[in-house]
Amino acid sequence: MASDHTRTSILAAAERLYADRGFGDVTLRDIVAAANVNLAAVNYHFGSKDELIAELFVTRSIATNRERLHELKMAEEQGGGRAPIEVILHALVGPTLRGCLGPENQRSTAARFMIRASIESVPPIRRIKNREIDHLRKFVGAMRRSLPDRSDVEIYWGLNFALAMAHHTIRESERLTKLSEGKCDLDDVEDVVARVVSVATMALTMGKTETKARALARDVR
Amino acid sequence: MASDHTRTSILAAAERLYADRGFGDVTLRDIVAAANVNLAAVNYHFGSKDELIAELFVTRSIATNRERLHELKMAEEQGGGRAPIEVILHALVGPTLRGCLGPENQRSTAARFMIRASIESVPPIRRIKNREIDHLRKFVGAMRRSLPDRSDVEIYWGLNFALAMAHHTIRESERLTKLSEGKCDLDDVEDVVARVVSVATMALTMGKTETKARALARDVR
DNA sequence: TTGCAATTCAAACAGTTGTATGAAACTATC
DNA sequence: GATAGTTTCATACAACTGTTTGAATTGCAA
Repeated sequence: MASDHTRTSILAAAERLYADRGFGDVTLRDIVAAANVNLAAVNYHFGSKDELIAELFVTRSIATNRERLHELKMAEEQGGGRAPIEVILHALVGPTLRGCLGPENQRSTAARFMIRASIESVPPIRRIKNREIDHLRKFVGAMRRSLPDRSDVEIYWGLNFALAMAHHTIRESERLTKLSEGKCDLDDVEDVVARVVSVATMALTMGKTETKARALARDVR
Repeated sequence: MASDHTRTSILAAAERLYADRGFGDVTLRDIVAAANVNLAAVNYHFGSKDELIAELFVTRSIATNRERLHELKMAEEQGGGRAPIEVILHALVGPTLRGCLGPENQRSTAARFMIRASIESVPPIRRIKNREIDHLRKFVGAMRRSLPDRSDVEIYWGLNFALAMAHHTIRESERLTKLSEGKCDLDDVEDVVARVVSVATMALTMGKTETKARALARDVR
């Protein structure tokens, strides 16, 4: 296998081009030109264009998932097998948000690639995302342990909404900036994380049918 | 202009095909075959493939937006120019959710097309979405009137999260169903709407830095 | 009917795409 | 230094894409 040089250049060039210009208008020829390798190299090393994209995406996904699970594990160990819901949610959405938000010019290629993947959602990537469920189940488990009196349905909805807020904010960050005329500071990543976690926590700790008044009655008790 | 017959068939066939198979693998030739018209008809009547897609999308967008604004206007008139935040949020996310969720087999072609548009997000559609900001500003205005003591930043974040939950739930409805093993009933549309509205309302009425306790202290007063 | 515009049609165009091929160059082993 | 295996390379392929063309057809008004 000599010196992965060609393989590596292709991966780097592809990730950068996809991040910059999207999957739609980057061809294999663009990639091999940027990587200074031969056109046939892509098919030789990766089999096909789709497999190249898939490899890029799984690499980054695995990294993010590992980060998530590490945060989760730490939190549960520290809490004796039961972590506060805020901390679990933080482990769930923190890594992604931290990777994809922040000042544009210092956003990594990897992050920009993942944003693209989230926006354009090309077939090989969608296939992989469908297998992400097992990973989410680990969070469901932790959330159940953290909130033993909440029903499963509420847990699932809370998880869904947490991911919704995180992903949508990444994906539509430009629009939110424009709409708010800069008043929403998406470069302050920790603030964004805190907001998402805070709202998701509320969603999970107050039942959906409870009015504010009823919630008060219970909590004041 | 004779009898729009050709134009209409193309629109109908295109919407159905895109809804069923996505933008990625539907070609003009597929469309004209399904519509029983000549290949050149698309360019004759619409100018280009992208303009056809754009026309499909704006038509449906306008319909949804009109529905939203109608609900909003009703609510504000009834409340003397100031509607409860729950009702405003209901007007914001209700039409879309109602259009795109519900039993699969009775989901309209239009709805399925809009789900595709939300998942695949092809260039001509993205261009149009960027002009949707003016429409959202009307909701910002209503929300400001409804919650005069909330800062603009909080309003924008609340709006962002409400849209996030609605759109993500539509887009990932299959995954949520699978993850929850059917426990989350996405066919019960009004329940979904209520959940989204409820959480968004909480996000908007409780400040992000407020702990639950502090919120209680204020509300109990 | 005649004339004129709008529409339809078959066919071809021009370009791009991902992939395959088979020879050439390289690398490491014996 | 010959050999076997890996990697690179130029090139061609085959298919598909959206779009254009110019002639044929249609529909309507004068």
